[in-house]
Amino acid sequence: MTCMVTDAEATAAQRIPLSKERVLRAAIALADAQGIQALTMRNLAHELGVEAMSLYYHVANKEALLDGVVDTLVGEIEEELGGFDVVSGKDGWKRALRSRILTARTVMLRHKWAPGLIETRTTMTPTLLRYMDTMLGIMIEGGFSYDLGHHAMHALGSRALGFNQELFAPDEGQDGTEGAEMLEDLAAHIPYIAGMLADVVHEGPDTTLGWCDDQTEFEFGLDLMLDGLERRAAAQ
Amino acid sequence: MTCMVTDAEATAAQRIPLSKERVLRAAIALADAQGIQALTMRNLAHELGVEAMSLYYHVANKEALLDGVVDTLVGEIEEELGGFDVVSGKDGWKRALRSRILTARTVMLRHKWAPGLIETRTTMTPTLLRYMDTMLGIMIEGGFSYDLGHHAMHALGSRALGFNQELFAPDEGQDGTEGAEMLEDLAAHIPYIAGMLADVVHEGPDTTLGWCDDQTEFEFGLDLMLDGLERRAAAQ
DNA sequence: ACCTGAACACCGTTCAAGT
DNA sequence: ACCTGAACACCGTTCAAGT
Repeated sequence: MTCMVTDAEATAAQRIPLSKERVLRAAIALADAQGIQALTMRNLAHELGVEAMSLYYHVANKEALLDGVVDTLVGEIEEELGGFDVVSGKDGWKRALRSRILTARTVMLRHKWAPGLIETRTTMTPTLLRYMDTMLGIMIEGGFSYDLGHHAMHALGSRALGFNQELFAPDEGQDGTEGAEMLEDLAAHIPYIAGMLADVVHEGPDTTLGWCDDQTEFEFGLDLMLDGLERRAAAQ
Repeated sequence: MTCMVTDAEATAAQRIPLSKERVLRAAIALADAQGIQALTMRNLAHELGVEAMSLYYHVANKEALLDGVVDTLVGEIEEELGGFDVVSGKDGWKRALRSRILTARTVMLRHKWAPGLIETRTTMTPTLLRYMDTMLGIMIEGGFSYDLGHHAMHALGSRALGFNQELFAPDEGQDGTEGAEMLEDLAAHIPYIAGMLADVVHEGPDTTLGWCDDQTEFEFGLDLMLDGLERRAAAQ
């Protein structure tokens, strides 16, 4: 709804010719401000003070645009990480991997739409390959066999980029009371979930849908994987 | 492209009035046959020998249709599972969970488009709640605290439904040679991945993109989680 | 109760044309 | 080299109307 740049900025922007990088940055800004569903070729062009067709001079099509967006995001993670990883000590790989992944997660938290987008992609970008290579390198230098490293990369899946797509994460707009009512109706059919809620919830019935701490859950699952890998590495 | 029902069947289908169930079954059949991108209201209506607008009498909108499709798929998993789970023995929960999840996976393998669809959903359906409840029940009856069971459900994530969305799974149409060339170009930049491929690949350079066995990788990750949960359960 | 036709407000994308 | 206007082939969806 609201324009993302002032008229002055828009005019200035028109003077600078478009570039692939500028298009990608604008795409990320647009998704941040208005959600991924607002990222259409027409909207993006409008944001850049240009006609929709002009974008096609800089990106092949929308799929290529989205690939570029993901590539840029992985670049953002690498910027955040700065230099190299300290992997000293027996479980240096574990600490290095853990802090890398939690850093990646901060980027995902800045761009909440990114996990959903990443999961639709099928093309490997160079930046992503480099990111994965560094990760694998940490494990190999930490004593993993290539075979175990290979398994580990698959097992980590999206966790390597700092997110774990939760099944059916409730809409942000949804309020707790609705969930509480539904819960009462269904308590007979889902006794264990009902029991879990009664046991785990501490903050009263109006936060029923808010009993989960994503960060805590993410770290629990991550540590489960890392501990498991540590045991497999020791056994190899 | 090819029609999914014969003319005779189409005529017969027209006689039976539409129902929500028939719409959902047709939607699944359409996605199976032509891919999820072919599942449009117009295509689906055509498949049912009806106008697009008729569908709106049975489903509120496309989102509701997709929710219904997921609900039906979870129902399919439960049919496949048949009766109850045997959870006898100290690690009965582990065996029960494992076989449940691998059964769910066979349904996902029948509908390759399903994981991608499920990850776009945000609404909890009754069938899915029941499915999750049974899963949680297996853990609680196996000695888990509600707290650990809660963590476990989050940690399992999509694995509970039998899939682990791989990051950037290459397109099915993609052939190996292209990947091999790219690999050669980038070997200098991704030494560890290059090394891994050299070490792990056995079937020659033309299967470079086919070195992963999804089922093996899925079970590796699943067992990592289950073993980790077992240790946490023992420590609680 | 169930289905339809015409129309609306969008999409991504092509092509030939402008500067 | 870079951008545009008009048009095409789609979407999901509304609304008033048919039987």
